[in-house]
Amino acid sequence: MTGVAHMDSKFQPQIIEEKVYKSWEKNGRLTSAKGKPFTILMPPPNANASLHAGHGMYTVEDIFIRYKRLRGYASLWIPGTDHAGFETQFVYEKHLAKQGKSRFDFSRQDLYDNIFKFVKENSGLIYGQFKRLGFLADWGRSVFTLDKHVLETVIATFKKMEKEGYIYKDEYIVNYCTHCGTSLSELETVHVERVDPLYYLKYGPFVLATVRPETKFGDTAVAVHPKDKRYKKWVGQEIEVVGLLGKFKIKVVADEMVDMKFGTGVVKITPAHDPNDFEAGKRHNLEIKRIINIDGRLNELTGPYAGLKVKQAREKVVEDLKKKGLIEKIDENYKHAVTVCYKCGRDLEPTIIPNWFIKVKDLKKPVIAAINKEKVKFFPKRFKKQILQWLEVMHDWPISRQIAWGIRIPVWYLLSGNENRIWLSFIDKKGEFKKGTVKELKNQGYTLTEIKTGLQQMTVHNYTKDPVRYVVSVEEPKEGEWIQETDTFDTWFSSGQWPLVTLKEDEYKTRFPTDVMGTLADILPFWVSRMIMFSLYIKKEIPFKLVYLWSKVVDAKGQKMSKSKGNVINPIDLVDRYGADAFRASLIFGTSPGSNIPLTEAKVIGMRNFTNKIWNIGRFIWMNRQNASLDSSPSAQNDKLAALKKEFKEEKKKYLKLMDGYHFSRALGLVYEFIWHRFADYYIEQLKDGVINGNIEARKSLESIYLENLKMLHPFIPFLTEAVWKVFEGETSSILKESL
RNA sequence: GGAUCCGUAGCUCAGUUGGCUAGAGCGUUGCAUUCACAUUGCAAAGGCCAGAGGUUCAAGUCCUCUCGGAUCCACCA
Repeated sequence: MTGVAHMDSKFQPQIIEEKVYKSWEKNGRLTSAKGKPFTILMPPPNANASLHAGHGMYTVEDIFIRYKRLRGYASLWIPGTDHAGFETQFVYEKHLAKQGKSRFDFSRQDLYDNIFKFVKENSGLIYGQFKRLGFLADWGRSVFTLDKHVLETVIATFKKMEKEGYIYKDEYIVNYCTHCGTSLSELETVHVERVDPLYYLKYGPFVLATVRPETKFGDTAVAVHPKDKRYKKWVGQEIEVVGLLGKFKIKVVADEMVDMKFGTGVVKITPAHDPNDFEAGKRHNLEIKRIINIDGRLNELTGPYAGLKVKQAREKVVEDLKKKGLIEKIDENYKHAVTVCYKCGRDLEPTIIPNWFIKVKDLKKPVIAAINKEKVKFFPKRFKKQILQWLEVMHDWPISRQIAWGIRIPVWYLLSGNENRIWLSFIDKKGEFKKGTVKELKNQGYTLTEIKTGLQQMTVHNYTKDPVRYVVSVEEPKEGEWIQETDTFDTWFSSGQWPLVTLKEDEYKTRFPTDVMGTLADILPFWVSRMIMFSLYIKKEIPFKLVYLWSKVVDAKGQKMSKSKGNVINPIDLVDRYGADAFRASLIFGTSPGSNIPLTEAKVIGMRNFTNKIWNIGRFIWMNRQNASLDSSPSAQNDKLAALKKEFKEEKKKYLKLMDGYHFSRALGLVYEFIWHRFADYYIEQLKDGVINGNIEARKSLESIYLENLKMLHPFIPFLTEAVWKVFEGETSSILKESL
């Protein structure tokens, strides 16, 4: 039993993994300079995140990297982390809430600094965990989306876009979350079905149906369908309506948006608080009357209802309408879709806020063209249709977020002449929250310096009709008094430029476009489409050739993992117990990229058994390595050997085909079947006696086919394969130096 | 309303361009055991591949429809 000291009877990942990873780091195996370039940019996890099961799917990228390395490429995987704007601030605010505080207790600078500290304290953790999973990334090149050079690039892009007319500022209706305190893009909204009362209100000569009676103070017209005979005579007229605040007159317009069959066929138009009404308002040149402020409360235009939150206001309005006999009936079972915040789940308030937008009409054209021409390919293929469909309907992209954590929009507004319409909130020297127009605050004795020091948020009122002069710049302009925009960029505005901030200048000649972008299918529209857009705009080139989409990692029952359900599986826990190889393999084995990936302990155990099997096959061959030749090779065994060689040849051919077609699951399944049920169960059993008795030829053949299979398995189970390789080929060898 | 995916063993799911007796993991049952491995081996049970029709020499795979489930986009006064 010579040599067995190297190989215990069990594969023990706990002993081996760390050593193996260190040897890769120490010997510079994380990258390779040899061969044609192959490049992947790692999707940056949130900087404050720690590893969750979903990150396990990054294994797919590691498989690409390792497979390509073995195929002779200079594969390079560049990692990074994202500041993740709103996501992170949301987490931080929950943290604040536990201490009984809110963001309103801090100036935006203090809030930013605090979040920065918070993120720093929690960052870096995930890289250690990625290493435990064996990821072969060039950690030294990590990029954080608030790094100096990233800021420079992102701001340069904004400047270029602004100069070329792709950026505009407008008071446009946006989805605003009064709880989270920011506007959101269409993508960040979720539609949920809900049953709400539908109120039929008496409205002058009409009855109209609405679920939002509290917005009636903002009505600036009533609409009917142009073909609706019932109401034809009213179109173009003004009608007199008795409301809660007394009598008023309102215009009747004809618009095709009205569904004659719904309700009474009459709709109230509230341009300031409904996206459709906003559009209708534009068509008919209606006044925009804003009656709900961004804190979610009704304003002074609503008389006695001012100060009430939307929900309370609705109750009170309904009660008062009832008293006045202005409600004809209430349909209590009206089912409709409500738009809610994807983050906190609360109802979104469509409202008018000055926002920075990107005009996407011309920018998306080359994106659509590149995808249609398959310059960028998708795997699985069906996502091509999905992203094209999404690009077709993509509207202008609102990129401002009313939060502190992120990249502040580099715009300065001229104060002089505008002091009565630049509204802001700040924390004064005494730590008190103050708000008002600059003029009002100055009159109260505050200096501009004090205001700026404690600044929280600013907005310019009546922006669209009378734009304020602004300068795009990071530094404050020298002449005159200016105040900087307090909004930050949507985090996708910066992460969308990920391919523009990760490579070194000269690598854009050799490694761009990059080869593969592997990511979660959910963020296809948020991220992938925007990376293509920015890359085509700035570099006139696609950012990557292939987009590999994987799906959510779910539990045994197919349920999404969530803390509230209590079904969260901690990957590191599984790695501790069964090894990283088993964990990785369990995410790949028997799964397919289009569908959800169930992660169960049972499956990891199954894969652990597989790793142990591979180990023991090696152990058997190793133990018999030093048997002296008895020079007896019965010919019956030679037939078996020939059959084995033939079978192996076919296996490898299939394997390469599957790998090159990104069918990793099937490639792993193929080797699993071959190595276990053909190689071990059949051929070793058949050849065993010969090997033990010194049939050198048989032993050598088994060994070479086994080692070949180790290489084939290496992209999936890197630790074990490397450890066994070192047993056979020596401590200084590495499977990563081999080729397939 | 537009689009996409799924329905295969008790459970979770694989099944490339249609091609031999439909597979895996886990589970179940029986047998084996000083063997490289009990984290094992051998064997077994378990499937009208959702249903109906069609194309084909040949259909789990392609087409149509029905039923059931999921997702994306748009809309909903």
